[in-house]
Amino acid sequence: MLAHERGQRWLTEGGLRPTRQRLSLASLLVGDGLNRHVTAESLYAAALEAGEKVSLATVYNTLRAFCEAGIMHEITVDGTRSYFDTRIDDHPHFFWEDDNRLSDASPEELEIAHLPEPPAGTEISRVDVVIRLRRKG
Amino acid sequence: MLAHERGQRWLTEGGLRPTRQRLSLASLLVGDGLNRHVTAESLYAAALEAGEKVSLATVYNTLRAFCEAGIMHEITVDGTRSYFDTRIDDHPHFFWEDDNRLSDASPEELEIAHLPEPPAGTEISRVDVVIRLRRKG
DNA sequence: GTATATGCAAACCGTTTGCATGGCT
DNA sequence: AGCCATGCAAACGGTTTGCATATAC
Repeated sequence: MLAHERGQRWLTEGGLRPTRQRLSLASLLVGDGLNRHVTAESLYAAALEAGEKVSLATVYNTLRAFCEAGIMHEITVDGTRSYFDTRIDDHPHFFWEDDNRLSDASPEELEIAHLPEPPAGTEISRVDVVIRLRRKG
Repeated sequence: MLAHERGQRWLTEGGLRPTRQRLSLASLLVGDGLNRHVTAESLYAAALEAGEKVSLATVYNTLRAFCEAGIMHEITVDGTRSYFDTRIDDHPHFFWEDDNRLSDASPEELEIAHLPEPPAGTEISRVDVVIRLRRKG
């Protein structure tokens, strides 16, 4: 399957208009069928490098649109910037402290045997698990 | 034990000079012996309300100094602001999505039976668990 | 006396927004 | 045609910093 085909399909999934910029970004994000973690800046850089013509503001707006459409998730690990993940099921993350990078950890390897009870009147909306890594040695 | 005594002791623990402003903030943070979660703004507001004379910049600098001294921890849950916790052992948090508040969850109630293996060449520096809550009903 | 903390205002940086233009359906 | 996306630059908000002054040791 071609990258832009995957991107197109992905936009359709989210009910989003397939504009040129969205298709570019979508194909950079899901074109190879793999999951990807980006920041607005890193995706913007990737788009420029790929020769795509997009503005940074549009990258921000588009990432937000993708999140609202439910085809991406925003992840908060590092107060200073937002990360966006193309994998949308609930799963733990590795955060590489040395190079500020985010990657997926396998959900099968995480087993939470017991979770604190949510206080009265509340329910759990999500459980975020971030495993912070540092270089060994 | 008096609040400012607790604050004084706490600063000593961190090897920090007991200036008037640091004592004020310390006593607001640990004066009652309880754990506390603050943002720079919320602590600043509390200081003003208590009649203490501190600048916002000093609150920021002081919180950072407390973290570097190892007597507080910074917690990232909400991209838009930093939270600071006087409890420094590894423990899970509740994040109240409806009012952007952070509180401790009991570590005894959290049981992680299995954790993903850290990738080669890395080790786990910390595992952050944030249980996001929303109002029920 | 010397190193360090404070206060203020200005810089900073990631992100959002207002508005005019251009593109999708 | 009408609505919505885009681009730019300017605004924004939380945080940091430079520099002069004040304070702890």
